[in-house]
Amino acid sequence: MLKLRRRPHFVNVFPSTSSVNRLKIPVGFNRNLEGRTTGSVLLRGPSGYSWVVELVRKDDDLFFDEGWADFVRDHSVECGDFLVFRHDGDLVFDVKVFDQSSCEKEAAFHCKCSQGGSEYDRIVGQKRGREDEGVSLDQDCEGLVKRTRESSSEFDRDVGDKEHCGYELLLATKTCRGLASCDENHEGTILKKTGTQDLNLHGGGCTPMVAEFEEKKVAQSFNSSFPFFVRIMKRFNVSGSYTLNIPYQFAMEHLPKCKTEIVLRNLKGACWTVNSVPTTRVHTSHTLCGGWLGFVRSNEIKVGDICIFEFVRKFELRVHILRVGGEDPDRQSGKAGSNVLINRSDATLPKKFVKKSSKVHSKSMKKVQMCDNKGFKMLDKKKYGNAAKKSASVALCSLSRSGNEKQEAAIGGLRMMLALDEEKAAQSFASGFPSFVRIMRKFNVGGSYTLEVPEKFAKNIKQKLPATVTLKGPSGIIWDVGLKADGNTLFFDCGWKIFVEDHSLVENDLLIFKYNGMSHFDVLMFDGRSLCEKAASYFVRKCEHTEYDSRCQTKRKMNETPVEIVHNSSHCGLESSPEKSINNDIETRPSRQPITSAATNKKMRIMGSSTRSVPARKSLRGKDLTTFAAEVKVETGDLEFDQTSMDGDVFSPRYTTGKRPATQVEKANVFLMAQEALTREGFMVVMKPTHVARRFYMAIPTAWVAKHLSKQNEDVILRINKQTWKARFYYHRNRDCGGLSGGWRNFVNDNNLDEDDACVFEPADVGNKPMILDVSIFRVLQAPVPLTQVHPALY
DNA sequence: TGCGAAGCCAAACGAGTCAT
DNA sequence: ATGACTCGTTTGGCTTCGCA
Repeated sequence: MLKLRRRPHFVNVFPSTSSVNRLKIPVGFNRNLEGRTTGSVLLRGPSGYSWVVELVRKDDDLFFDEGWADFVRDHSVECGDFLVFRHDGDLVFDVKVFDQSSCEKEAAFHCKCSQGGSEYDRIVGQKRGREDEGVSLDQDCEGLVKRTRESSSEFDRDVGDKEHCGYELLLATKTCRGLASCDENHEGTILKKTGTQDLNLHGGGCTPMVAEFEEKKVAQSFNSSFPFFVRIMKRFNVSGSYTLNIPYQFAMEHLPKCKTEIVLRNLKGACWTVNSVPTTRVHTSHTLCGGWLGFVRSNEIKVGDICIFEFVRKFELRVHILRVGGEDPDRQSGKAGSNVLINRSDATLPKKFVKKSSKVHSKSMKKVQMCDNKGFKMLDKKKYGNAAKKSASVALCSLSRSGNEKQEAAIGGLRMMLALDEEKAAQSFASGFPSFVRIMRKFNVGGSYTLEVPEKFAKNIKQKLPATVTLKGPSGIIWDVGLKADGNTLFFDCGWKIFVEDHSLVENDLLIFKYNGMSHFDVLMFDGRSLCEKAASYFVRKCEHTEYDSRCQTKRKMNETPVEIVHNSSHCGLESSPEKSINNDIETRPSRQPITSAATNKKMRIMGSSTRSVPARKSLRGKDLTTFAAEVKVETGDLEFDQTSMDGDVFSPRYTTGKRPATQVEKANVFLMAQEALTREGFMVVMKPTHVARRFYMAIPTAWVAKHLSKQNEDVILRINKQTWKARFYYHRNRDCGGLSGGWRNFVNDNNLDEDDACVFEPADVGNKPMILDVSIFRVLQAPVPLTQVHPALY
């Protein structure tokens, strides 16, 4: 079974605690070394050459020892240089070298390995398999202002080979320009998925959470003028039932409410026709079935591969396939033209299928042509720009599992999710585009809040930079930052402060800015003390700042960037599933969309994730809300939205917990703690928005209901220590499931339960009625904070 | 009478099963 | 082997109830 690859980084300011002959690995990084404390390490430099270095342990510290001096000498590493190490596993590291100008060290790209002899061959020979399957940091497609890396033969060779690269290869890069060169309609970027990552996240052992995470990430990084949705291939997609569910939202918008044939066109131009069958009683949701298998096989789609379906015209979807599962160089390189692909695929297919496929395709193409002739208008770019975002948002779907399987899967999912984030970090760093590095100084993270772009770096690209650039943090969220020129020096100015605050950057933190050529920087962040990546930076949410940087004259307009995917809250209610946007832990961009209602047009303020709606409840009635354990907080946010609340609490007072958003790590910890506290008799629930706000309904696992509760409505007593709350268990007879409703709200509010908190419910006195459930709360953010009411005028 | 909370139906969708 | 259909869970939203 394939295994998830983690690519954690650490950074070293040379010389820090190490000497020229030995380099200490940050203590915090040791856990990423797969338990290895000795052995030979392979350091792969920017030149593509590798150095063998001995890993030694002294006391509790690990060092790069013998051979390190060679690396230092060959790279002309000097005092004040920065080295960034990416662990690709099996003690193989990719190393980037930055000089004192904060830019990548030119010499490092041209240096050769002075090591030689049998030891090198032995070690490299052992590791060759892995290395070969790995991708150098510089192996991306050439796109634009890229550093010259003549000596990086590996890279050049690849590029040369891939000159005719099909879309798939280009999609595997992060350059928009690369895409544009192949398809003018395509301006999008997409997450790099190297063929080396033996990710098998989805389906084959992957949890829905991880798949959801990944789908969303892909959706975020993909941009298209057409509507699209993202699907990660699960086992049932490529075997078993051989079907693929089309997101409801997408089906509603673009597919008829009847069985239809859809043409799937891969990026090489080859087409397949599949049946799309409405699967719900009201025929609104579609499933791809007949013919889908043919597409899967012809395109050698594997479990874990990521498919992006672009609605390029009526009844036609262009499919981008990102290979994540099993690798085949030919597949990925795109060297094979469409004909080759078809022929090869055909050879592997039953004749029956091949015949059917081509036949149906021909038929469908006629249909498509007919549609065109009838005046089917090309999609309105503006319209579908939004639609695309909608579609992206609907790529996320709820997970559903049952009982222990669900819990086990969720644990696995959380663990994998953490690993996945590191994978993301690795990917985000894996670029051949110019980078620079900056250690945060006082004025960078306070005072004037400016950051100087290294002159050497600025000299190369400033002509291409507009007044505003975008910074994409490890979380995938984008910040607009102004660029101010002062002579030959460029500064991040307006907006930088917000970026700093949102990432809680402090003095001595180290940031790597990777320019991708589109006025856009990917930023990696390292903790100044541990020199390891700032884990929290991956889970940052953009704050709804109550005050904008006063120097900024304008706020960023919504939908301004083509890269971002906004989870449009206008999907809430009538059009979509608000919870799916709000709920999602990995939402990358706070919704700032104007929201209109078919029913009402109340001015509402969209709160951050730590805000929840607490409609006045019985226990509050008669009380002055301002006395409710907290002073009234009047939010002075500056963004107003027309929002429709479809949940009936438009006029409800809204409260903010004042808590910061929880990080994924914290959520995982809470989950694991709760899991450990859980006994066979109990059940555990991680609070979702609908549990602790809005609907205040908590479903109880069906298996547990069947075992412990009668199939009827009944009261349940929730108990913490000696304090009790009465809640109502509602049983859905026709659906044989149920959950807590009446009274549950009081429990939630009285205990300040928040989203992502985990509750363990253990039955006391089994058999007695009403059932008493002892509840243990595991808070994702410690120290419950009393709710703070938000001024009604502002939401 | 108006509004919020409670109650509950049914849509949506992932995933598995079963018929062909 | 294939593909249509069904099931289980989550969640949106409508209706009813009760209080001020």
